[in-house]
Amino acid sequence: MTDTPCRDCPLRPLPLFLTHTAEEVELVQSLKRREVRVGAGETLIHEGQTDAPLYTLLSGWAFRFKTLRDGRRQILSFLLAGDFIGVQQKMEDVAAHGVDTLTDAVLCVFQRDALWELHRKSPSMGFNITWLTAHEESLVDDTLLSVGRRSAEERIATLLILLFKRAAALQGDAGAAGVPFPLTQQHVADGLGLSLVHTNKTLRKLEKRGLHRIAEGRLHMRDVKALARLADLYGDGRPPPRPLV
Amino acid sequence: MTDTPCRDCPLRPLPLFLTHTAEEVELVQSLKRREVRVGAGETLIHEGQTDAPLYTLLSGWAFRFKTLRDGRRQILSFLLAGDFIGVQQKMEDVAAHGVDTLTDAVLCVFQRDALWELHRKSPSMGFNITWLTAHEESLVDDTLLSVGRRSAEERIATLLILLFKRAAALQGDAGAAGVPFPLTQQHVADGLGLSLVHTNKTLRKLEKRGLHRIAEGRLHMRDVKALARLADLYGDGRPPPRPLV
DNA sequence: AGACATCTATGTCATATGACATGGAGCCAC
DNA sequence: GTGGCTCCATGTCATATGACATAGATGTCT
Repeated sequence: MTDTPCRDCPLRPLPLFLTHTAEEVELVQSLKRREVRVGAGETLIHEGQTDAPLYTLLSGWAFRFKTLRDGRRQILSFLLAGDFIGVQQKMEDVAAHGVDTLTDAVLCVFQRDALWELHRKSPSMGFNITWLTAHEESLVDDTLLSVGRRSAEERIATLLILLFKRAAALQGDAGAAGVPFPLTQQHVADGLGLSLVHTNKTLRKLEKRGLHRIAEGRLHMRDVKALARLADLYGDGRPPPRPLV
Repeated sequence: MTDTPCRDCPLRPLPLFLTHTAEEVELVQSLKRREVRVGAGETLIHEGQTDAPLYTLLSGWAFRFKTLRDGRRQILSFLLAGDFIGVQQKMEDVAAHGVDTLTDAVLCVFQRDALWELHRKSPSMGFNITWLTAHEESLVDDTLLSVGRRSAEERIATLLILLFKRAAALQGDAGAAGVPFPLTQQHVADGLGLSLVHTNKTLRKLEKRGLHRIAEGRLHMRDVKALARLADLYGDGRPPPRPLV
């Protein structure tokens, strides 16, 4: 099977993504080396790896994480289709965090100097990279607020809402029929700074109260109002239109 | 008193900062509107403010934060001289977090479209913006690991080491005579997701064990080895040379 | 069909951390 | 120099969350 050209990338038509000029798309195309498919639960970038490549996640889910020597793990953010992977690694050149897949995934691999070439050849694409990096940081900011200051119930409500909105935006609908939810409870725990057991109990409590339902790898919202009240989120939580590189 | 020209910026000679070409410095100069001085404990950017300006912190300390409606506050990161402020705000245009000063501070104010102009007129400066944004995110990643997975003692050890290294790098020495430490215990608590009281008790415990000392607004390291063991940090924690815009 | 993983679920008990109360030191305003 | 701040300190008690143990459900490999 041959790689799909950027111009025909299935993500571009989604309302979630801004449209780019033909020149911009061609530039991205010229820096793309190949596509790779990886299975679920694989490590894409090892913590401490040097000179990791630059990716765009074409389909599937992944997450960034850090671990302490004794094995405690913190998930920093979840990655969905359209997310750009590896900017941080390019900066300090020892990778400060790892990246694992949650599902089977397809990724575009870029050549090593793509980050610089994007800036050099197209200021607008350079700006887009900055945009994506800043946006990614704001996701981490949100999580830090959760982990630092929200109760377990509130953290879980927040995570469910935010992931739900991101996944729904990629489907291009409101998620009435639910969205994929490939996280295990261990991932939820590691993303929210909770123990596995407490995560389980809290999830069950919310589910019993009829706020949501997770079954067969899908997440359904049952009472968004109640979840949003717990989460105390600003705005509608819907992800803003974003560039796609 | 008149503003200092960028070329004579007192920060540039420090080994912490990379040197830039004369053209790059001139470009920054051309986008700079003025300098402002603000007192300690002032709000620079309000949470939810629209169209906040872009700053570089010339001297003094500040911090970025988010709050929940009931007043719980999480400090996202601390800002020191040379830090660039406001990239995130420029992206989603409602500011997702506030910025307060910890000390009297001096800031360069840039014109509203400076972010774009930097990218447009100089790919290398555009790249530098991306670098700074990615670096800032990696600081938040570190904090998230702390807050999510480290004990109170470990969190405090980590914070002390990292702030110490940053402050020492700005002095251009190893901090043998200590570094300024303008945080109150409330700031430490809000930065680490702890309560004020528990922060106090943990700080006292570490200080009594002879690991550090905070007095008269200065932080002294007494036993870096022991602190580093608690923190379980990778690398030497010394901040990498960075661009200055 | 059994052995073995992984994930979810739930009960009991332990503890790190939070909540509340109080006091003292320093500083500033009149 | 008295009142009123803010910040630091410390004791007592409460509780959200963690640790440990166990079991069922499901999938996979042989």
